[in-house]
Amino acid sequence: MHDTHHASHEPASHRTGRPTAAEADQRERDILDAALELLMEVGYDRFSIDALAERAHAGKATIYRRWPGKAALVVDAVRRRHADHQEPLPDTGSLRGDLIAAVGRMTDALTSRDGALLVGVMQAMHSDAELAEQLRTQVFESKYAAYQEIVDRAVARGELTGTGGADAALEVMPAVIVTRLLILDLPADRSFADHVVDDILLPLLTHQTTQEHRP
Amino acid sequence: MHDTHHASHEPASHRTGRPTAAEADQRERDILDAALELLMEVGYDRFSIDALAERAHAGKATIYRRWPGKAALVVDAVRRRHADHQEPLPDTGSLRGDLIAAVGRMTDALTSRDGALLVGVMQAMHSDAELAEQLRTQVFESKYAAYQEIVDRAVARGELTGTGGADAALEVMPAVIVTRLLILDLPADRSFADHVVDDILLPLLTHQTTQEHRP
Amino acid sequence: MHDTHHASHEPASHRTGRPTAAEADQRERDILDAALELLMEVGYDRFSIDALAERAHAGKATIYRRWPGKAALVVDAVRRRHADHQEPLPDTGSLRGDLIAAVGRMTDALTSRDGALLVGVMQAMHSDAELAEQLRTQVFESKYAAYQEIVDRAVARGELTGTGGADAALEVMPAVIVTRLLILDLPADRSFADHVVDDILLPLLTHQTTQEHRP
Amino acid sequence: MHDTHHASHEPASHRTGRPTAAEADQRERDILDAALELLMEVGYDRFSIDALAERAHAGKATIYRRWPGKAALVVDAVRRRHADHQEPLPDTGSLRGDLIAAVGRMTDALTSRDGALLVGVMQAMHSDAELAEQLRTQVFESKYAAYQEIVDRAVARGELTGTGGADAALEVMPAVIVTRLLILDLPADRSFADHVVDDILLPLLTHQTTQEHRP
DNA sequence: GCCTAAACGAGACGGTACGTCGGGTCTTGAT
DNA sequence: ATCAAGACCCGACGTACCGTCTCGTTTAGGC
Repeated sequence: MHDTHHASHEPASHRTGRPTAAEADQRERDILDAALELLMEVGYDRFSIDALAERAHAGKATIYRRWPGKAALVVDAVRRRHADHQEPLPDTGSLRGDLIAAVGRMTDALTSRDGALLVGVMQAMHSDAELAEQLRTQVFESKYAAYQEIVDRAVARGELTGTGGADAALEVMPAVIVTRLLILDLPADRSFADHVVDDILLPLLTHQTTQEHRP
Repeated sequence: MHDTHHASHEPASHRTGRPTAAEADQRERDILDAALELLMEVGYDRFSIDALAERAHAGKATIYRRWPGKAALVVDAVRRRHADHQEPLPDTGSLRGDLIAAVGRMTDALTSRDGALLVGVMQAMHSDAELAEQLRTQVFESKYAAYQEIVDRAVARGELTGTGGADAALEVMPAVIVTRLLILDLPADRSFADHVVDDILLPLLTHQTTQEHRP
Repeated sequence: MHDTHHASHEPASHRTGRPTAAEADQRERDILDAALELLMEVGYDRFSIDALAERAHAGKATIYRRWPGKAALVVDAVRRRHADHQEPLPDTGSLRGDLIAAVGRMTDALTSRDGALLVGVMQAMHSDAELAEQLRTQVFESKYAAYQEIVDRAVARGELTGTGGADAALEVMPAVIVTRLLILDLPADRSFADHVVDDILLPLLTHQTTQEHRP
Repeated sequence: MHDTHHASHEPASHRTGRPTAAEADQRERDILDAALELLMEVGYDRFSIDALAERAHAGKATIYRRWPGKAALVVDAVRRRHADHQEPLPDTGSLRGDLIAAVGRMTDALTSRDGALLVGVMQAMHSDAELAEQLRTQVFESKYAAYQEIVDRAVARGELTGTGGADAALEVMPAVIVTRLLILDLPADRSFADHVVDDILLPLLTHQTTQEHRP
């Protein structure tokens, strides 16, 4: 039996009723923003739909009406967050400068206040294959285009004669960064960026493909 | 009271009483084996202490007496599993062969039936810093020695003139493998091993450190 | 994910663990007592398992382990309460006095602090047929024996020559009382008891069964 | 946009727009009819406004515009149903026949397909005092006039010399019927009607008020 | 013949309570 | 002394209704 009679002591602004498409979008965005906040404060594990509902002044049903569960919600939140930060990488004038900027951009994106978010997202990815694909496409691969541009600029400048190692470099860059943050749990500061660029990326990009080692 | 169930379908061995040290060790190993099984079947999320207790015919108290919680238990299980597979890498006679064997060994180790185990371990790592350190030391870094040996052998053979890129290569190898399995969720087969060795590791190892690109 | 770590700030007395039969009974009684308290405070409708769990310092699982739902719990609580109040009716020396005492006892039993309890129990009865039967047997019919004794005493005293109307009187008494309290929502005070006894029960009991009205 | 669904499977009548007073009345009646149907199918507890809205092809707002809540709606539904069945009791030619007809009429009215309706109404009564009063007045007391007429006819026939027990009989009749149906959950068939009339009502009506039992 | 106003269906909203499940603690009785 | 068994408290889960509100549509009746 649910004979709930609750006096509406709301601060007057917060409409319900059938929303316009724009309003529905806004509600969704508000909830995702609250989710990101909460996620950064407590991490994925202690993140609960109940807590999110309270913080976002939302009913749990409203949340479950839009997302099938915690995993999808978190992936969506992160996906949308990264979609918002899609400024092109600046042209620093040199390949090395561009690469360091790119590494910095990526580490910043992955270290937004809390590393737990990252592991959480990864766990969420494995809870739903489709969402994982979306996340990979919209977050990771969207970055690849920017990095490809860096290589193109370097070729134009004459810093690179061939793009032989470009693919390898683009594959390795996120790998070493993610591994450092996730597995090794070490900071990704400027000196690390220098190290990645000088000891890994540039060697790969400038490597002469005379593979005399093959049998 | 009820003398039914004479025919016990138990696997015949299950004594209690004060155990010897060897028996205690065996009990621990049994539980960890059951944990690994369960982990591979259902993944970290749906892995529950209750389910483990039932499967291992153990009381929950017995489990909590040995491990402080789910995270530590899972880390311990994985740690011990990898400790069991510590055979030295074979000398294939060539650097490239050694590297491919190493990559294969690592992918095998990380693809033990279910990728969910991997993410689970990573999440467990972030739940307890000390356990994470243990895991890094005993699982990851224990592999490093083997890889270092590969480089040494190559130098001895004359395949490498310097060990300039060795550190970078050792850093990159686990990174690209883990990233492929964890983030990209792609299979790590033989052609991938070839790709890693030929396009990434060998270039890094044989790179002439004439860093004319630095400003 | 449930990484709950809660500091036990209990006031030191409240053991868990596998209980003895006596302890289990006590736990059950404690919960039922809390349920009755809560029931009388807020009525059946606003009675919630959540609130009961909090008040009884019990987990919801503990409650659901013992009762299949709110209805059964409430019926059980009321059943046990009435089982506790099984003192025999006093011999007042006259049939009329005995009857007035009996009516008073019944109204008291049905007006224990809150009428909402009554309707609640009735609603609960209709949610589970078996529980309804138990309630009828243990609460209502247990009273019948006491009323039968009143009639027997009156026959012994010579106040009644036959027990012709006894069954009818025993059937009518609870009916008029329950109807007054439940349907008419009127108080059942002393003057009502007088009315029931003088205008209904005694006429039925003393009626000469010369039913010349039958065709 | 989409001109699919040409063949509407609606029952052909469903206009919106500003309704006439007659149309508004009809809408109300339709909703109450659907409510009664639903009530008899699932009982008061599982009766939900959402389900009613769907079944009656009505918006929830339309329902809440007319009734303040579930309790009032249900009471109204039952009240209106009984208002529809207000035919005078037939004169069977004898007091006993009239009484049996009256008892039959009452049991029929209270056993409309499902007993759950009855308890539901009672619970609804306790949720709103004013509605309870209306229900008592319009459903129960409206019957009283009919029963009073039976007594008058009996006096006119000479079957009754006085109306001493008339009030008591009128009080007892609904009580025993309601109790049998509600509390004891027993059927109220013809033999029960005989029993009520012969063993309870007639004794009370024909009782000589020589109350020698009083002290 | 427009135009305003009322009532409608639909359904999203903030909430409360539901019944289930897992985490980690603790105790009993048997071994 | 140690075990399995399992009850315990806590709290998150996802679902169902509650009663409120707003949409966009449709018609009636005053202009």
